[in-house]
Amino acid sequence: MTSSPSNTYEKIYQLVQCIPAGSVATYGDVAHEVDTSPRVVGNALHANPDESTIPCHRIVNHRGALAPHFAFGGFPEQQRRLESEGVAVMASRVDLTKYRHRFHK
DNA sequence: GCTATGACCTAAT
DNA sequence: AATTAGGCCATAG
Repeated sequence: MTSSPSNTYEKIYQLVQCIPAGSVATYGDVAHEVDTSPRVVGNALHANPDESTIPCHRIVNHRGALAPHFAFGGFPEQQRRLESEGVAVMASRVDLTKYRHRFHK
């Protein structure tokens, strides 16, 4: 097969863009889908801070909060975006039990 | 090709 | 509850 070596990031971007509005996903879930480690997922998003193409605000950590290193508008901006899509943010966190998007099933 | 780094995760202290 | 340590994998120098 003619597989490119750097397909990892591509898969991550595809999966992130596949997340519907009003839902969030954790780095670990995405990592499990693309069969890689959560670190690569975070690195992939940071390497491509293209919010116009990749809704990074829908990616949260396993606690339901975005990474403290968010380099765009900061927590307020990110929170505004999530609420704008129908996700309730409480204490800079979202209820993973409610908004956690499932790729499988 | 080895070393260092990173938007993480989990467990132990 | 907060901090430390280890694991993880891909990219950059």
